[in-house]
Amino acid sequence: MNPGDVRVRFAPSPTGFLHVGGLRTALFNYLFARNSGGKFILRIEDTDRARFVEGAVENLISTLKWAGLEYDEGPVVGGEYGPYIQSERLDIYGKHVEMLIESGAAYRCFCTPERLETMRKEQEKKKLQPKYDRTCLRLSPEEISSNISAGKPFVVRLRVPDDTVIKFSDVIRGEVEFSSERVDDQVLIKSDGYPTYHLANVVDDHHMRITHVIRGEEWLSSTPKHVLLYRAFGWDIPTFAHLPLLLNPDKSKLSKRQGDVAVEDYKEKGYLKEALVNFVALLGWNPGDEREIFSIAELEKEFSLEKVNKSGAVFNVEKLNWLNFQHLRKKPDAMVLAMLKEHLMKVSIEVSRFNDQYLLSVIAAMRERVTFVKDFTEKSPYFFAAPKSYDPGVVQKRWKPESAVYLKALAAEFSGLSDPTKNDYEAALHRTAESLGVGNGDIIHPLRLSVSGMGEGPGLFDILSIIGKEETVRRIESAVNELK
RNA sequence: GGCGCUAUCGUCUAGUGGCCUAGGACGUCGCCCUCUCAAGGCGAAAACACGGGUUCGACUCCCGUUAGCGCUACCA
Repeated sequence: MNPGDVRVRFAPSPTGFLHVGGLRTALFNYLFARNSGGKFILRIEDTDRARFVEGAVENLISTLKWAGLEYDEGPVVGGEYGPYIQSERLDIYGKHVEMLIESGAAYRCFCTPERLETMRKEQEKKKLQPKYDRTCLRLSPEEISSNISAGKPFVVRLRVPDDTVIKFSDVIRGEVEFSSERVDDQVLIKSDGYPTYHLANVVDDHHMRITHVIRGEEWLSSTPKHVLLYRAFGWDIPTFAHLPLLLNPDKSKLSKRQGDVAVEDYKEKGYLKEALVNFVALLGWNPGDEREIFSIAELEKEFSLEKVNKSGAVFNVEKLNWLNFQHLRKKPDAMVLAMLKEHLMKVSIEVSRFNDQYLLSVIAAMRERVTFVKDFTEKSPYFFAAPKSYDPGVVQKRWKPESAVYLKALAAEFSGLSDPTKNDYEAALHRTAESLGVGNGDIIHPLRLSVSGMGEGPGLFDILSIIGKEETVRRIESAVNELK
């Protein structure tokens, strides 16, 4: 097979939002396809009508798009192996399952869910493995046709061969084998006529010419069923790669309850897609050297299945935050400006009050201090409005009885400046301190408090030159009044 | 319970028999820088689950134990 012939797919079921684990699976498929010059396909596995969620498909597609994982074939964009939505392929599965029944690789089962349930209970009580007892395998052709003509509902089950060992190899895990005794006669077609995952997945992967099945480890145990199906159809078996699971901090499979799992949640919290993708890529994969920060393009170039590791990875938000900081820092000013404006609108701050040059200087001042775009307003609200209150802790530490006097003198000094620069403010402050016979710090700290309301932030003189002389003087006066 | 997968610092990981006194990153702590907070620099604490083999030599190979996780549906 030529590298360019690689075809992989991401096959989510539309039961809600895209999960970060799903994003990771999608990403690895995408990266593998891009890296090998192959095709990345999106297929919707909507064979469970009970769990279908309205709008989930659209949401999946838009989230994938947001993350930058454009697919080559799939819903909306189409492709020559469609349709790419399983509910639109029902006739295909029906035809194939007929073939299986013909050849004896599958059989109809008329057992009711209730009977199955009591059977299972019985088996559990006897400490046996829950497994279909093949009652319907022993039905005569006459019984079967009379059941059918009587309109009895039925499912179609896979006839698992006895006494064989099913082996397959997995790129990530090596050789894996299961005894067929352990494999249940899996339902292939449900009584509502829809296929189960197992059937639909194999049929579609074959017809869509999928070369590599890259999916989560939770599928490893059902892979023997799939292998059996490929054999029953006489089809080539694709290469399997079962990815390690994403875990909660307590090491269980990543789930809601223990934090956010929807990609959308992270997007809304202000995470950059670059950071999320970078982070999730590093969960289970690494380039083998000591780099940590990757663009999507770099990942496409570097990714290989051989470097994917076997053990589950805890989704650790601390590192994601750091990566967000790193990626935000790398963004050009113009892009941060656009994001900042969007954020200001979102928090109802009148954007037109600030020109681009002003916002750009805020960005320059805060670059090293923001992890998220929202931090511009949360960590430095004083660039967008005069302080409404003063941090009590800082007041206690920095505001002395004589501060008001010093600041009045400073305000007078500042007022005399014309069109001051950052250095002019600094020089003026030094002059004031000297004539007062106090240290610079005796003025600097109360001044910072006055103009910002807090005790931390960019260089004080940067702040002053950004907000300007008038505003600075005004804020000093307010603080002096407020703090006496 | 059965079957399967996995097992290096708190977390993500490097490591494919000697380069390991086990490396990097996040986080934590300390120092430097400094008007504060960051950023940056320097430094520290922190791991090969356990027990047997194999070998001149095991983090690396094999077996077992233990632990965790996954699967065990007419869900995916």
